[in-house]
Amino acid sequence: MEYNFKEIEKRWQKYWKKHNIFYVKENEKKKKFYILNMFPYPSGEGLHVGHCLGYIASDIYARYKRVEGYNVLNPMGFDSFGLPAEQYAIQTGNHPSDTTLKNSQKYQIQMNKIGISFDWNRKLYTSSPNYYHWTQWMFIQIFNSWYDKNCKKAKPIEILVEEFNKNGNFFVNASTSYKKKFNSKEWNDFNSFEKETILLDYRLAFLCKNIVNWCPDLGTVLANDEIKNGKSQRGGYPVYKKNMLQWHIRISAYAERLIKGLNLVECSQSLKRLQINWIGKSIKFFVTLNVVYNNEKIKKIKFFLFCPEMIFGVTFVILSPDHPIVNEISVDSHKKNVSKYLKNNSFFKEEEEKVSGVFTGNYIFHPFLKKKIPIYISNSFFVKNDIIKSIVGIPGHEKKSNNFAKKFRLEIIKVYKKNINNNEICTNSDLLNGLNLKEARKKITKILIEKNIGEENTYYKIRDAIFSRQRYWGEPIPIYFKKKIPRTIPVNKLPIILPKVNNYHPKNGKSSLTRVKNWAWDEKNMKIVSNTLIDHKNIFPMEINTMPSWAGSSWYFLRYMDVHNHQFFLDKKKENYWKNVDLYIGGSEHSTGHLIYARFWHKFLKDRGWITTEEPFKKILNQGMILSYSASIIKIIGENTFISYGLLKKSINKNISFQEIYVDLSLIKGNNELDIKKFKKNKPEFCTFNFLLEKGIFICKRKLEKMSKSKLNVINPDKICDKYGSDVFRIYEMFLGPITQSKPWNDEKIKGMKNFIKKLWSLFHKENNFQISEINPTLKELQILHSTIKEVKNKINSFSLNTSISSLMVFVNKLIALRCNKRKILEPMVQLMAPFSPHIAEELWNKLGKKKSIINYPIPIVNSKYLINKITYPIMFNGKLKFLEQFDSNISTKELKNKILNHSKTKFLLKDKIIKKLIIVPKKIINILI
RNA sequence: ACCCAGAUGGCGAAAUUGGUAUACGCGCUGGAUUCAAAAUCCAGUGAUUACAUCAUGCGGGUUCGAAUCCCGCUCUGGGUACCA
Repeated sequence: MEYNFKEIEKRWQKYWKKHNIFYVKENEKKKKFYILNMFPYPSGEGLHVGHCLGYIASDIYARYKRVEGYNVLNPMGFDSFGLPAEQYAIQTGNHPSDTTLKNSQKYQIQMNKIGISFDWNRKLYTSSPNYYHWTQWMFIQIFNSWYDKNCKKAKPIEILVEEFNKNGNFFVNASTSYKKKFNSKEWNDFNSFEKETILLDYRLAFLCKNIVNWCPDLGTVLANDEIKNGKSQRGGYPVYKKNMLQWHIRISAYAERLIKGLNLVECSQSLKRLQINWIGKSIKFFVTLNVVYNNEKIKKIKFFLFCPEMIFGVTFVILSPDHPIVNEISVDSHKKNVSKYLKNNSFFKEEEEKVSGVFTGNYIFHPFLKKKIPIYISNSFFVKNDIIKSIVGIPGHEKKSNNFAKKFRLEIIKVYKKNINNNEICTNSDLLNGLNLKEARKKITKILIEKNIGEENTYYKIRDAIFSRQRYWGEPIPIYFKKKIPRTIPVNKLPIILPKVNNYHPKNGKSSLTRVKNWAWDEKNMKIVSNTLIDHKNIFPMEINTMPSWAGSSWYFLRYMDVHNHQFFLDKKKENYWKNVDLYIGGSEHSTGHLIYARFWHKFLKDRGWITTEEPFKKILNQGMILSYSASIIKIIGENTFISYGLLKKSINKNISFQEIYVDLSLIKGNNELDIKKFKKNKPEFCTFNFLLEKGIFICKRKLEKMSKSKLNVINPDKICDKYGSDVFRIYEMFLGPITQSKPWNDEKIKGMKNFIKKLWSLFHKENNFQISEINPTLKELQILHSTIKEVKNKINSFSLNTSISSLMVFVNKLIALRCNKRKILEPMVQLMAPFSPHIAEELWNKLGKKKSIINYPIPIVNSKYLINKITYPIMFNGKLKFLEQFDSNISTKELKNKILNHSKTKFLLKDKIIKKLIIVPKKIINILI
């Protein structure tokens, strides 16, 4: 009988759906196992083979855990807020929710098609009001919380207010940007605006200014991702830095716990290191120095002093262009220059050598040299997005400072030199002279701290996360503004539904919610009303920014536990059963961003008592990325011209700048040639553009990179499933290599998997009929079976799925060689195969006469009676293999030594040479040194 | 630039974590079957000047023994905070 995968696979997929095979509910009698997959964003391209890698791997594990007796939660949903759907809406006018729904349905069909055992009953969308109700609710809780450093946890803001009423902020040790001290009387004397402003500095969600990429031509803020060489990727328009008032989440409060919590997570060391480096804990030294021409606002400035022992070498200081005081620090005669510089240098320079800067006309006072030190503004000293915005220049010993000092003719002082013993000692440093650098650092930091000039701060690189998005397609932030003070919408009025708009374009850097006519909050009647009614007494404007997509994706794994609950985001009982995720499989590209946010969010919810676990994921497995060749074409910026890739090098010096535009793989002919006709049809906006050809054709640039919809290099699994079947596709994806490794996609080798499935099928069939033998197996057959069971189980447990399949192949090959079709061997074999190729396994299981799905039968266990107890030792002479010999696995070393020395082959090889040393490593090797 | 990975036959890869380098699969070569092809089956397949020697990106080192550990490079991929 031919193996007709089309019919068989469809039939079993229908069966699973009809009988709700993967439906799961809490069951106290069974141990739980919670498997979580990477949360997909449903793009129009559909699922690609890179996503499938993780889904198949986790599905194999889920199916394996079920037959091991666990109650397995294996849910799936959609991270459905995000930029691409909004961009599509801007271009086409289609509502993002329609696009998203359509796309996610496509995903769901694709996932079912490859036989993934999701419990669709628990499906969720971050963009559905039923879900974002709770995202909004959580935002309000974050807003109404502060972080108590003494207890190392978040607490309700009321507790803080109570404390302010009692003692002011004298005994409060909080994560805050608020620096001043006040007592209870002062607190009570503040008016409500002052009080709220202070509280905002303590809240875990707070408003403050931050720099964004502003593109006036597009009227919007851009992600770094959307900018290439200082120009917007769409259209090539200039981009500027702009300071905007934005919502932030005080994630830095959790920096220490995010580091410590990693001890509770089982994952690769490299992932931990990535996270630790991202959080970036370090102890840094700062000095606060007096400003010479000071004003009311600015009397002192704090500088990062990277080498305190070199303080005598400081001859200038530098502020970053985005330092909050750059506009006020300069003296009148220099203001023009400064603003000119700021205008032209809003971007941080990538190149290392060039330095630029502008003198502010102002100085700080050097506390030891007792002289004026000039203050410059420069973008050359700061890494993009660095939290440190002011540093000192030590041109004697630091390269960039040196270049800077030379350019601006500033003094250069050497403050250490080598002495006769070649040790570095301080010089030109007054009280530090003669000390080595280590001693000098110790001495000077002590003095600086005593003098109240210096301080040692624990510094974390991790920044408070910007939470505002000037976009339409995201959760509305449940806030209204009462006399500029943000107030939360009452939680019983949630969710605040994202209103419909006609035009999705952002307007003047604001989301299109700014066009909504009814977007004001009536405080008395607690409802949304028309903007025309705003009177700032009872009716107030609502927040028009929306949340970032990481808000919804930071807690979805909790909602899966209780997805239909309309009373609360998660019932206590259910939380108590499922607790947290046992295994999370996700791409390594999420190692920092998403994982850190999710871990933070989880810790916050724990602090406030709604969940009980410190970490959301017990074990994290990073799947490697599937890479694919992208294709792009080169456009000349400012001209409506594309040039063939080969012509790029020739044009490079002609003062023209270029922009790369990704093109879909379907528009490429064999030899990297662009099908211009198809391209113009596909992208009508380029219809009138010129194409500069080389040798009559237009060549694209090809690059191997991450498979991603934004790079238009995705490969769809559907075609492969149609041609070879889902089981073959599943096995092939796993057989490609280790799950954690990234690899380029190539489907040439899929034939091997087709052969394997065919061979498996043929074991059960003779002359087109299903035929198996009821005879008892031989010892040899049982030995093969049980060693395979052991091997496959070990390999699944260590997620070596590619080698599990190898073992199964060896098994099948051996059975074919033995012509074994005995039920007692084949039944356990089908069970071993079932997690990998569930469709064919169900079919064979059914033919073997079983009445229920194979998922209901426990996986066979290893009988050690049938495991072979011998070890083949390689016998080497001077590290070179000479022969092999089998010995009992529990033989003593002494006996082994005897046997080997008296072995005829040893004697032959030795002849009359003397053994210098005999190395016996039990269960490994024997090495004879002569 | 910084942080994290990876590099093994013609190709995807394996190697019990320092102990027989190349399992398993693709491809290729030869044979069987066939009028022929496809499909299938059988055998072979790292290289070379073949009882040996050389081979795990490059150059050193540690060790009885290194793909695996250490030092210094090269190339490729991911991340760098508003793609998800």
